[in-house]
Amino acid sequence: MKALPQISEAEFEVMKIIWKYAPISTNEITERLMKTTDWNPKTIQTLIRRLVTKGALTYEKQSRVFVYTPLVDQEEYIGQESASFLNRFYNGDISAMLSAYIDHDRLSDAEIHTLRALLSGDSGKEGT
Amino acid sequence: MKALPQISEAEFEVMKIIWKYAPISTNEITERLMKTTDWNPKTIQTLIRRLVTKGALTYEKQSRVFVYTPLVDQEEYIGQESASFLNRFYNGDISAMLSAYIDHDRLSDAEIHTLRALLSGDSGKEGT
DNA sequence: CTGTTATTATTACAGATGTAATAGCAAAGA
DNA sequence: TCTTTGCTATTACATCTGTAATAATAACAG
Repeated sequence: MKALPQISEAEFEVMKIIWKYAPISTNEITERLMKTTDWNPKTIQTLIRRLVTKGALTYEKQSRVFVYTPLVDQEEYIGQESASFLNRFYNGDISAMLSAYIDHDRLSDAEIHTLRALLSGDSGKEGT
Repeated sequence: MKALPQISEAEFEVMKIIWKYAPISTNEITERLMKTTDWNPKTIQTLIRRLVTKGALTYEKQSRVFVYTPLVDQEEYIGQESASFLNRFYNGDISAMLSAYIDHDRLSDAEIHTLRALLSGDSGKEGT
């Protein structure tokens, strides 16, 4: 497996937009990010370019603007980061981790219910 | 609540040793870390000093050596990092996170069992 | 064609991090 | 006491990150 590029925290915010809306232009990325952050458009441009350099994105020139598409898979990236997190913080012990979340975050009954359903292999989200 | 210091990844490895064995001397920290990493003792010293500067550790001079003690609470620190992780990667949705781990890591039956027990054995704190 | 303007490319710069090497100093040994 | 030696303190330096500003360029309006 090819090593996924190293994506910084700020860059990751950019990736999330691109994963969600690709193919997406610089301007649209910028507009969307400016709703949730106070980043200067120039800063956002820099982040986008760095992601291209790192091989996390490609772009296609559509007349004068660039339209970006992710090169790394979101699931894969998040999965890798998650595994790394679990190892570093909980020694790979998922029960210890869940336990910590339960203690720390006081899960609601609804959440507990959902989690239990998940574990029952009861796959689906029962809608409604 | 006082803001916890910003601890880098390498520094965190040092903290783990100190949390576990404090009060602990520079040499012992170094010895232990050299079993699990390939860091140069000088590098480890630097990490320790930075942690002191950041307010994550204090030390006491015992004759000629320093003996360190953590100033940040492990549970608290890990809890904060965990919350931050959950937010950044799963939008705060713990079910989504667990689901991803289940899909990605293929939990063993034993693990599933443990997790289910965790969720049933309502962990106290009812409140309100 | 040519200037204006919207985009992209290049350059900047400080602080954090990884990774050490060298300098300074105090305790133990000769 | 003086030297050696083992610790601690200071200094180094390349990358990565956050955060932009400025320069170059291509497309559209005239």
